[in-house]
Amino acid sequence: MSKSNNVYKDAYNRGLRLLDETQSLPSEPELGTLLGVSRTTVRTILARMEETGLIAWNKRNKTVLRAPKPDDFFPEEETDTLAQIIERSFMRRLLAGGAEAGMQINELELAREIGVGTTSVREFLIRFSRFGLIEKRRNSHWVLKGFTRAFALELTEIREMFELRSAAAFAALPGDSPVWADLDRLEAEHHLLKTEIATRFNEFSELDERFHRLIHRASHNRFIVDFYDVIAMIFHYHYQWNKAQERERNEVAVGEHLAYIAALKSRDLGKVDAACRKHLKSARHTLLTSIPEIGGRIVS
Amino acid sequence: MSKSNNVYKDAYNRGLRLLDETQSLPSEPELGTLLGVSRTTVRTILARMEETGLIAWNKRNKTVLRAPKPDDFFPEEETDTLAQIIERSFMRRLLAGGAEAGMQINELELAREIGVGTTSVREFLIRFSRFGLIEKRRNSHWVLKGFTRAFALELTEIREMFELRSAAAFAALPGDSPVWADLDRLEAEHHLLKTEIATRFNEFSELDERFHRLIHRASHNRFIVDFYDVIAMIFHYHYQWNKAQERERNEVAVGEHLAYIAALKSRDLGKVDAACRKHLKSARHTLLTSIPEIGGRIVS
DNA sequence: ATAATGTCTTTTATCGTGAAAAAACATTTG
DNA sequence: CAAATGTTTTTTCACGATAAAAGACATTAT
Repeated sequence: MSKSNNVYKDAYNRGLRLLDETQSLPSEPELGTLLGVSRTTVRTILARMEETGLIAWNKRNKTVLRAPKPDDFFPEEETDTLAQIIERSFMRRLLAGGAEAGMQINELELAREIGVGTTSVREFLIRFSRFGLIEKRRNSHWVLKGFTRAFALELTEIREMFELRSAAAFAALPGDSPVWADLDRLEAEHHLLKTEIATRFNEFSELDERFHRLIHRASHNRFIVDFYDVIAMIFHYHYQWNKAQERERNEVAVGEHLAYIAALKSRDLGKVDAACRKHLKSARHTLLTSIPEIGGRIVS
Repeated sequence: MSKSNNVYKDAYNRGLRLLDETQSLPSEPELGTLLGVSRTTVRTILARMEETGLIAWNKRNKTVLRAPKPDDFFPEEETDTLAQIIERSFMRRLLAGGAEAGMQINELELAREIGVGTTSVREFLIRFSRFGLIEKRRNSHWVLKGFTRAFALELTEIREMFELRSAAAFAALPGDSPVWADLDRLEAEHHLLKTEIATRFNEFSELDERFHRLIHRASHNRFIVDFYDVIAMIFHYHYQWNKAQERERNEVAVGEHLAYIAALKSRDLGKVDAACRKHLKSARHTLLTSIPEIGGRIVS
């Protein structure tokens, strides 16, 4: 089986969408940068487009013959990378319950269950280990540390430290920095989302990530920027399993973001600090209440 | 070739040292915990010890027949893990110069040069990536970000944030916490090293790591504790290539540590903060001066 | 009956292999 | 001759296979 051609399939699907917009496709290198793949993959895509009668391809001439039908697209699930597939399976197991702290993780079993090779699982676990949820025993199994209250507290402690510092750095940026335009755009998106919150509340999580990443980037510190991956990953799955009062929570968060943005624009460090603290506090609270901690249980 | 038996060889060497101390070895499970390996490996070790006439082995009876000779030990280099071998090779290349930022890293080439499989190199690079010195291009090569001044500054920024917080947490620990005894022991070691600094200055780096890890552990935050791996790794190699004024630097650092320890013991947060800041400042300075930055060069 | 030894099974660590994808080189075209 | 296309080589990604090491089960000894 070796290797799936998901890169090709995904790029092909995105390539199909280009056909609606023009009558003739650009050059191969141009398509490559557009789709984020190599020329080799571009040519494979073009070859299939020609085969299925979507385009007529003759050297520099790539004429669009017809609009793509739903049938032309590869199925979504075939466009995922192995890493995504493994991550999803792993997180499903982890959140499905029965994933107590201290539990052993078996590479072989995981690989068999997901239907992939052990190498891919191993590499996934190594990458995943930086999130602080699992730990390796040398020459032996991995140990699950569990998504516990302690984990959430440790995570938010760092997050608060990093974001307060980044926010201060952001406010201190010169007025001609391009980040201010980015911030304006995000502010507008927040305002728009606020008015349509009743129907679009589930779009907040994506906006949230872009907003916080913009702020973290102002730190100009790779460790701070990289750490946001941990936060993003946790919040991503957190949003998936905790749907309680999602609309209300997101509405509150949008308001906090707007106050936070206003504070940044005022460039008043005191205001920035206060607005940032307030938002982080409620973010922490949301995360903590969603943790299914067994409180007060007597362990014999 | 598959897999080297370095676990066995290393444990065997450590096992040989036990023979000097007793006339008969303990039970297999006991030996296992003592050497940190499974019973399977213990039995392989015992089998060889019997073969080479070091012990007489009959079930529960493991009588020492003779003291081990230098010849009995496996060569040091055969006891290294593959990961260690790859790390050393990689760092040697990186520090040997010609490792400009932006340079591509080729898994296959690295693997061939070191004489190992690509899988091991891949896994190493994934693990190594958390140090912030390399970055992966999806479906493509790794990019070296370089051990630059910017890297050192970003690293020390986080270090200072984390250590100041850990030191404060340390000072706030209750008097009956076992860390105070650990601190006392480290203090004594520092005093001893100070008096013998002329000959033992190169032993400082190991003491340094133990001291700072003790402090970081007081944060009770896995992200802070784990981050010390990055610092330790950098300082480990830094010590290897920058031997200029090593004795003087270490002497100064020992003095700073002692002041830092005294401040912690005073439990006066102001003093702790000042002593910690002072030490971190000189640590940063040492690191920065050792970076071979090409300053003011005009890049055409 | 507990703890050790003896034996068998499973898992981890590592390699070689081959298809997918990228990259390099050669050739053509505007 | 610069940029595109055509062709070939190299590298990455992922798998199955195998020895080392861990772990589980069965048996024996105190």
